[in-house]
Formats: sequence, C-alpha cells, structure tokens
Amino acid sequence: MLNSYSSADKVLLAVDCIIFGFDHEGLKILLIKRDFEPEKGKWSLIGGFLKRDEVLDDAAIRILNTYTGLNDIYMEQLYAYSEIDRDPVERTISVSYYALINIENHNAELIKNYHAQWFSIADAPNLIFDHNEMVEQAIRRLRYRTSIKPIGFELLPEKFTMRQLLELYEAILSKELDKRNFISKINSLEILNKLDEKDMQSSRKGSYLYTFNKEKYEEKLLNDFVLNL
Amino acid sequence: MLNSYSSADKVLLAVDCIIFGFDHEGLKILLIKRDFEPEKGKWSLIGGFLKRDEVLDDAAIRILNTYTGLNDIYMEQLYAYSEIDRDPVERTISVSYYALINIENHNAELIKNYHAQWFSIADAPNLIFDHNEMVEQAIRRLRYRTSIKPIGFELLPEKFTMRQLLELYEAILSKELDKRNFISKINSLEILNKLDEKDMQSSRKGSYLYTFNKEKYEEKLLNDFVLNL
DNA sequence: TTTATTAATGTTGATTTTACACTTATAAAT
DNA sequence: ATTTATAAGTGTAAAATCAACATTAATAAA
Repeated sequence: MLNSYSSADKVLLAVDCIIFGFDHEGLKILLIKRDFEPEKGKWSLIGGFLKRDEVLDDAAIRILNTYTGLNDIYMEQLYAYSEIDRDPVERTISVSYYALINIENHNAELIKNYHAQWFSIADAPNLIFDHNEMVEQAIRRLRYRTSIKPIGFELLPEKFTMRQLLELYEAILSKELDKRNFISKINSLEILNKLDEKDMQSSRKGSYLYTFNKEKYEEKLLNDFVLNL
Repeated sequence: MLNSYSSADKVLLAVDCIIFGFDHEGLKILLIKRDFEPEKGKWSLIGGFLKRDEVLDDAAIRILNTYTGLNDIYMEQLYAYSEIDRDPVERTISVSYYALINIENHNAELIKNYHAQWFSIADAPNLIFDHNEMVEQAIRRLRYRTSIKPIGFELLPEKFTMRQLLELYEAILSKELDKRNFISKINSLEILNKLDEKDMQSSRKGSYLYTFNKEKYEEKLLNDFVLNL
C-alpha cells in the first residue's frame, strides 16, 4: 500500500546551526572541533539530533543553548539536507537553522570547553559533510533578509555607532556601501535612537552612539519592507 | 554523550507536495481525498514517506509522478514541519515541496483513480493536519519567486495571450496589475516570442499569441533579477 | 597653535515607477 | 452593407527613488 505507516523507513534527524556573530573584524561563524567519530578533530557546525518529543525549532534552540549558554535567540529554519551518504555512519537528514547573536554575549567558558571557536567568514576552515553548503545557503538567506527586515539588533552591542552598523551591512552584503546614502536609508526606517553620548575610541571627533528602538524594530520585523542598499 | 548516534531517536519523514496549476478560472491546487486512516475521506495534499535510499528531492518527484503521471517538473523544497502531534498516528516530520504544472498536461485518469481534484485557491476545502499552513507558505514563496525569476512556462499552455500571462501574475500576487505597465515590464525581460497567430476566442479583434523563448527563459532562471509589479 | 583624523551632512542628475485614455480590429447583429 | 459591441493594443508625463559626489566640523595629539 502506498501510504502505510508501518512499512515506512525511519531515519535520524539532525539539526545543524549556523551561528553568526559580528565584531570589529567582521562577520563570523561559530564552529566546533568534533570530539567524536566520524571526522573527529575536524571543524563542524554545531548540531545535534532531534529528540522524539521535540519540535525542530526547540531542538535548534536547545543546541544553541548547550554550546553558547544563550537563550531567547532568534533562529530561522533554512533547509533540509538529505543526500544519502551525507553522514557516513548512518542515514541522517539534517535540517539547518541560522542564528544571529551578539558575539560579546556568548559564554566564553562553554565555548572553550566544547572546543568551539569563532571564524571570520572569509577564512573559515573546510567543514565536514555538507556543512560548507549549509553556510553558503545561510549567508544567502541572511543577505536576502537584510532587504526585507531590519537587522543588527541581534548582532551589535546595545550601543553602536553608525559606522558599526554600516560595516555590519557591508560584511553581510559583501560589498561597499555609500555612507551618506546608507545613513539616509537607515534613518528613513526610523528604528534608531540617537544618543547624546559619543564613542571616542574610533576618532578624535568622536561619533554618536545609537540604540535600536525596540518597539519600532519589532514592528518592522512583523511587516516586510524593501530596503535597497 | 551528547552526540551519540545510537541513542538518537528515529522518526518517520514524509514529503507533502503543493501542486499549483492555472487555468481560465485562476490559480489552483491539486488535492486528494485520503483513502486511508487517519482522516480518511478528508482532503489532503498529496504526499508520501521518504524511503531509506532516497533523497528528499527524489521523493517529491516520485510522489508527484505517482499521482499525476508527470515527469521533469520543477519542484522546490519549502519547509520542514515538526509539531509533535501533527500526525496523530506516529511522530512524523514532513518536508513540503511545491510544484508548478501545466494543468492541461496532467493525467486525468490517474487523478481520477486517486480521487484527486483541482481546487481554486480561494475555495479549497479545509485540509488535514497542518496542510493549510503548508499551502499558505507555498503561496508566499511562489509570490516571492515571481519577483526574482520568470514564471509562467510551467503554468501556461505552450501558446498563450498577454492577458493570460497578466491574469496568472494577478492570481499569484492576488492584486490587480496595470495592463500597460505589466506588458512593458514583461517585454523588458525579453523572454517572449510574439507569434503571427492570434487567439480569436476572447475577443472580436483577437489577441496575439506568445510562446516563451526557452533559452532566454532558462538563462533568467539561473540569474535572479528584480521584477516589481 | 597646528595638524591629523574621522564624523557629519545635502544636492543634483539619472533612472525607475506610476498613473492614466484613446484608437483599432474584428465578429455579430441588424 | 452598416452598425454595434468588445477586448486588444499602444505612449507620455509627473512623481518617486536611486546613485554619485566633496566640504566642513570636532577633537586629541603633537
């Protein structure tokens, strides 16, 4: 019978997370050195298996929390990878998720214990299985996301300069942006609060610090817009 | 141990297909009346279980072929649905795919045997499990796709009028479009061949028939563009 | 006091998008 | 043969958006 449950094959279902962070060096991803076979010692996305009583979103959250100590992180499901031998041990389908986190907030202790490490996108090592492809797809999705939703709240420190925001967008889009045009486009979204405070690290003159206006930011998250940068 | 394969739970993996068609009545989806429990007699997307030695894309193609007799149909993976009790019989994760097919080409015999039926999007019945949500998400994706890839080759008959193409886009986007602006935007894509032949069904004057220029169409499929309608 | 450095700021021309209405071809009706 | 009814086909102008671009301002360090 075409659709009988009993005769259907069961498979392992994994969740792999592409965790993006951002600092002065640019856009980064968190990778882990695998401490078990196969591919022990090689670099990998952080991941784990779905439990029987768990939904995929929760598995992704659990895995992220296990390795970084972070909670309440926005994650988005990306794609299900199902090549037959993608995992040589056993047939495993993996569903990828990506997360955006403030790189300053992670639990350094945990990351160290798990032999995890931040890598700049540009010089990340080769990854096991199909994880390179997962990362590429996550970057494409992130890039798309910038054009329809505000971004930055998740990746920047609470207070940031316009330059930091510009450099974040440049890192994600992987292209140079015109500073004046960028600022006016961002300002037209009306999601920023300009503080009276200045950051004096980067220049003699000092540059104003901003925060995101959380209410307006989240309102924009609900309704797509178009942002051509 | 956090990542041992042996202790991980295995699950059933299903594939459900949202099959879009288009005719003079508008945009439609193909649904099937389930002939097995649970929810026997209710309407459902067509679907099936992933086999152990099969990748998801192939499962989607197989399922589509089983119910429609069609081959070589473009399908795109959408999303993995994993609510614990989404299928009351057994824990099943379902990966959805959508397909665009020429409604004239399906195998009517097969569809009849499977108690499948085309429904206009607007008056489709309630579906089992989370299939309504799958359909909504598929429509959103299809809408997005129209803005970055040409569309129509898959959904229209070989020869079609400008009006048919316009109405296809209107059905997908669910909004009225300005005829003159639409035509000039489509023409700027340079994917159509205007024939000398006219369709005399729809008006006294008759309207020119077009075909897609397959080479240019497929070239455009490879490289995204932006089409604001 | 000078110098060096990054921050801040607006305008203009080019391009794209939107809104909008009349003429044409033909079949059907008389 | 003429009239009538119907959808097809076609272009322009105003508005909005985008892209390119250079000077002044504030401050710390020398």
